[in-house]
Amino acid sequence: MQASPSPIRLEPFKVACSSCNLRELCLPVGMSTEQMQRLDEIVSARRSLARGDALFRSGSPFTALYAVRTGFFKTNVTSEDGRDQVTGFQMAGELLGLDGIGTERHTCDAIALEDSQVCVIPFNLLEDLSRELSDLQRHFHKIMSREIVRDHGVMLLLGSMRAEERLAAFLLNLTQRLRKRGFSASSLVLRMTREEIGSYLGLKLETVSRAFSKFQEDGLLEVKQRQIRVLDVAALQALVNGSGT
Amino acid sequence: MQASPSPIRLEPFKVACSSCNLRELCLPVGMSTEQMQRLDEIVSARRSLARGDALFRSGSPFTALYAVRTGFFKTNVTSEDGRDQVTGFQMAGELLGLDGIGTERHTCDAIALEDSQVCVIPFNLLEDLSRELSDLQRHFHKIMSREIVRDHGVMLLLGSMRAEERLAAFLLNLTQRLRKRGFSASSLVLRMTREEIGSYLGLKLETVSRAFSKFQEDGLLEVKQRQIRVLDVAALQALVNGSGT
DNA sequence: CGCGAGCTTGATGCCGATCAATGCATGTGG
DNA sequence: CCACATGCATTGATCGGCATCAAGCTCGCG
Repeated sequence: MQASPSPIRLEPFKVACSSCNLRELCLPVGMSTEQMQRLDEIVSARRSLARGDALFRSGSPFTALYAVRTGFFKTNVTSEDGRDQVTGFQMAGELLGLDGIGTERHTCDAIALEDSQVCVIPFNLLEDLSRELSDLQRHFHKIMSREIVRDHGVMLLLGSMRAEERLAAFLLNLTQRLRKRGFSASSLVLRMTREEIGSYLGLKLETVSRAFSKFQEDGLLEVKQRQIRVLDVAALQALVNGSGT
Repeated sequence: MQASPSPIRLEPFKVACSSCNLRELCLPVGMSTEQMQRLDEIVSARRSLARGDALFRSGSPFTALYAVRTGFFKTNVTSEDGRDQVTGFQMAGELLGLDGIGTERHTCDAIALEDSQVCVIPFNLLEDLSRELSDLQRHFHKIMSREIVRDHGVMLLLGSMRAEERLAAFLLNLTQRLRKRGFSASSLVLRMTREEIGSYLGLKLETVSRAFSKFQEDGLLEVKQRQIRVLDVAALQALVNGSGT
């Protein structure tokens, strides 16, 4: 929570979307090389963050979207009275900052959970370009829509699942996204604390910890602090699809 | 839940956005009369629904967005195992169908909670037009972004508030939106059942009912079935901003 | 008028929060 | 290099809020 106030670091290097290994996951999905070059022109800066740094904070002016290049983030909203809720975890290829478009100010904090790099996408330039490139326009709309659908899924989880079901759903979601990025689906290292997981899932950290222990007892997982090995995906899946009320 | 399978009714009448009394709440916000006329061209159809009818259902192909002209809707998602979650209630001037853009299929059901009318906005035409009119483009992006922010607010509610706080937040949100539409902020008629409120708030209908009774006892509300009179806004507000964990 | 959907209210039980103590890993300064 | 501090995780004991089960009640409607 303490933001080591390291100065913003902007890399001078140019990283072309067209040669980025995330292009199949990120904003350029489905674009031609030619179109990608146009995109390259507006995505001119990268920014590096150390673990714990804020990419942006609630209330700060919105100017750009950010695509995670490397690293891992969490976003969280805070209500007036200090309630805190993690609204998501973002990994490579995912977009941050969509919340700020509506009011031209960010409405949540985005915090790096490990040393990370993001591509800076100035939003007015993105809008300009997406008026020219209908493929880009369409894809951007899809990204926003999917974010809405994702949020609905979280609402379903928060509104109707019990603790272990929530954790199972969370783990399955995480492994699925890691697999898409070429990582093992069975072995993962959590980048976030039990408390952050709990906040995301609407649970207390003790409950999260107990659920992990239970899963280990039952042979679904091997848990060593943040080192997780998934032993029985089917059982996790069964839990999620389980005793639906 | 039973969809009386009445045939889709399309009105022949043309209702110009430029003369619609919702233009300050709906898609045309901030557009010039000229621009609004362009919008009029693509919003060519209205559709009427009886109470209980589905505007669209999860899985059905996505072709258009819908702006509520009159009436009241709920949206709900259903998980594979039959869990159900109301994700929102929509009133005049609000947009339905954003969830479908990502996959070109709707991911939730939209059900009319009373006899209603919507304007049909074919999505490909909207995209075409918003490549021409940057004001429209910008406004549409804002609408999507605000939907994301709204969802984050619901997550906060579901993840960290107790039953009475949730209901208070819900009522305040409702009255605020009604006031914007020129209705009394203190007297309202709920369009949804206790069960639907409960589903939205992650509570059982009995809990919702008890919270209403409690509010009445404490002099915050007058409750007569679905007729609600708000007697003490400040107290409701205090509840929401109350004992933040 | 009588039926049924929706609402209220009460009694009981369970899940997860809370409170509290201990354990474990990392890092820091003497 | 050890001693200790610190942050995070685990585990246990207890408590409380909401779910669940179970009657009645109300009101609109056929």
